[in-house]
Amino acid sequence: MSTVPDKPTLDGLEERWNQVWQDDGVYRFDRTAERPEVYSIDTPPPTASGSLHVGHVFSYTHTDLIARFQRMRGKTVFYPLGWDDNGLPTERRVQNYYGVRCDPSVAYDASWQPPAESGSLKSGHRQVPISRRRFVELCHDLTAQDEVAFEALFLRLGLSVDLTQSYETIGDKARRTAQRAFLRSLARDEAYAVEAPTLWDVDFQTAVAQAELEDRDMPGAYHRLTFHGDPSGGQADVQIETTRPELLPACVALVAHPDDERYQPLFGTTVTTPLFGVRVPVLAHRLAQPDKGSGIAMICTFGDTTDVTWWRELDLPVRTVVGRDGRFLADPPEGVGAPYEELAGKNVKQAQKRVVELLTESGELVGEPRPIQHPVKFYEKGDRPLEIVASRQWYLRNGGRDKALRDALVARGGELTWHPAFMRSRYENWVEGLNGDWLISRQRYFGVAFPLWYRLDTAGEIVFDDPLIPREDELPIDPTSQPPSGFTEDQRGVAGGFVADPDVLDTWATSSLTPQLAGGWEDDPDLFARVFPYDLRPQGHDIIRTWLFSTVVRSHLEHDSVPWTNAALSGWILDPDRKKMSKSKGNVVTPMGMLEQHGSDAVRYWAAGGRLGVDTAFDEGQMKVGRRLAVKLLNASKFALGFPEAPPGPVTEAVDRALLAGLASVVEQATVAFDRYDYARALEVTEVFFWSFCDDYIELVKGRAYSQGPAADSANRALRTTLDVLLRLFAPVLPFATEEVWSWWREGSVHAQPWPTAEPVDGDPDVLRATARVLGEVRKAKSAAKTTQRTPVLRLAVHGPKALLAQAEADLRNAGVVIGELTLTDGEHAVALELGEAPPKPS
RNA sequence: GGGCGUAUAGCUCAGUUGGUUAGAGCGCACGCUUCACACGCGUGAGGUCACAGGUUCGAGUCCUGUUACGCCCACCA
Repeated sequence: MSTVPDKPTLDGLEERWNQVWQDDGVYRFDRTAERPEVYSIDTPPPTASGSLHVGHVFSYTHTDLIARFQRMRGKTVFYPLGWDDNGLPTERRVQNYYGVRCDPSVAYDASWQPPAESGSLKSGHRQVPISRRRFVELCHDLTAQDEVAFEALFLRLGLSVDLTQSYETIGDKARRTAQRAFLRSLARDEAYAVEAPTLWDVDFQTAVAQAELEDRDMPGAYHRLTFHGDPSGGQADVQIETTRPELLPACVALVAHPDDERYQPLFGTTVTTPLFGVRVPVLAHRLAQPDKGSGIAMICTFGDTTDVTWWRELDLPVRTVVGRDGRFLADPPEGVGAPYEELAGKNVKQAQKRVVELLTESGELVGEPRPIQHPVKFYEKGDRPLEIVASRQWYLRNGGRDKALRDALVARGGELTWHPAFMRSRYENWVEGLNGDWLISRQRYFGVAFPLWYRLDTAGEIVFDDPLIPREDELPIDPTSQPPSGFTEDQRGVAGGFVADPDVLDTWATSSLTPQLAGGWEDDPDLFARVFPYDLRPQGHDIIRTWLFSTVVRSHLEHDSVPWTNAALSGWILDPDRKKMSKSKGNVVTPMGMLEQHGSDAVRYWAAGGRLGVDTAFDEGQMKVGRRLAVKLLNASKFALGFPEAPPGPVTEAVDRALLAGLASVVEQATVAFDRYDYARALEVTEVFFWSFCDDYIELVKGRAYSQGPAADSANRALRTTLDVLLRLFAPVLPFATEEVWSWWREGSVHAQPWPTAEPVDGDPDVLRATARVLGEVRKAKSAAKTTQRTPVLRLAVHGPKALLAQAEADLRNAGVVIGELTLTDGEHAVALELGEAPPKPS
């Protein structure tokens, strides 16, 4: 316990109290607690891609508000901090930061060091090829740096995380967990591999999943092309429209709607493609839209996902022209004509340009291309449109091909309590719209490897049907550097030997296991039993389809359970133009700078005003208000504690009891709101009460509090009781200011105190309300007379609730500086007064 | 095209199950060095609750429709 400072300040509170909290382990999880006493949080591991933005501060504060409330409610809070250091963002950041790229053909060189000037590479600078192993090491190095910065920010913000429960998504533990979960799904036939057309990013050169797609509106053009009818049969030419004329050599058929009378005569016949002279069938399919283009489309392998559907359902051959690097293959598909060689090696854009030139020369392009804007599928992190290439990939069943499973997963969503409730429909929307299983393999380097090898037959061909699978106790394994049991390393890649599965798991295939990772699934069953299923998953609503859904999938498959009982979805930060705050703008205001400028409590106050699910404006004004509140709390506390503590005894005065009755009501409302995860409402009712406490109650009782005797003691007790409760009510939002004040007069940490309870008080809040109203009228009169509030009132006549006001007469007289007659009369609220001379200004 | 959400003061937002004259903060205006606080205090001005119907004694609140904005989803030739 220390004393009340003469000049309280917020400066330096963050560092001081963080140190104490860490030293004392205030937020340490008590792992002797049984499940019912635990409140466990499946925290979002931030992507350690180096960029922190105000959105992190916003949503992580929301989680912390809930964590602190639950802790004060008596729960042992399991609040780990995770790091998502897995995946493409890390790879890309390493490439840009160090100016390198991973080239698996390069030999490992442990002594290779990145250029000294790293981090400031000009665009166009050539990236140095380095070995996969060195590349992965750099990924670890850089994420370690980033994690230091994140941790510093989160502590500064006042998150009550338990740093002893940290986890990551790429270390041995994470790899073991992810590989184990995969192998179990494999054993249950939930995971399977298949060769199929797959959405493919040509820059990252990896397959991507449905959940990672986004549409972007892109310029394009309809090209009208002439397909030639069979001259021997006397058929006319057919015109189709396409936005991708470069895929003409990949054309395998034309398709029109079965009811389309214009094309019915052609069904079953063949036509010849322009330029390349390939005979393709004309077929009917219900997905062809008569009102689109000319009503008849060309099917290519593969221009879009509709092509894939047609190709599959109409049982068509494959003519592949676009390679995995996004360039046209060197050799044309069988039967494709000579002009193809002009396309070989070109990228899609270049090929399109050339094909259009050739079509123009041959006269097979009808009219000018018609420019349009149309949606094009992109990988959400990608820069060029996705292509579709056939490849062998691993999938995890997620209901995309199985109605029963899909229904079961929708039902899991119904088991969750969503905050806000309407977010549930986004989940259902997504699950019900799935059109395929979850593609979990990625052709990348930095990630969790598939724990599999394949045999090579005597001819050296890979036998995919019967993968070599490690035992769980061997995990984690790196199949690219470890041989399967029963083999030796020198059998790698030789006939009769083995090869590793070269792929890594989708980053979501690891992130979807955060409950298992943080809770020590299988590694620490005792811990897992105390935290799983979790109480809360906080996250952004933009990743319902990815993180939230995939976590539900894994938990359903592995544990036959929901992973948590509550899902809290934070909104986004909007810049003042009401747009989602852009990265560039977000980086202008750095989170740390923001915390330093306004103070952590102030920033938390702003965040606490943003209700769950509601997009919220970035508003420095609110931070200033928050800072004002924190400062006010320090000063009001200094006042309340400025008198020697009265001996224990009753609160006798009506105004004081009115205050305590109002306080009890506030406690009840705040508790109800917090229990509903409505921290903003809890803050609001507390704040309104606090300002009235300062502006009305303190002003009213000030004179009495300075005096001596039973009435003074009553005020003293009321002040201290109210302060004690207010500090606890504010503690989740303003952890630093409340802890500071708590330390002036109480033992221990305010954050380890029980949440206040609304004990019944024999008092009438209307006494305070009515009195404050009269006091306001007096102030108004003085303000209108443009005189100081110290100006005495010679006579004051009050109409109002006399019985109530009479109980506060002395305080009213004192606070209003009424030196003459004071009369109270029942009736409509009205005040008449006569002002005296303004006192001389103090020198 | 389908789903979800939002629309209240210049700005940011409250408004619980329909109930007097719609609230707060910021900003603005006018004052006040009042002994907790100038990182302060007081007072005030400011609203056709997006629009049009409907239910009701009574609608910001419920119903229907419309508009605008945002987000999610959709087979994108």
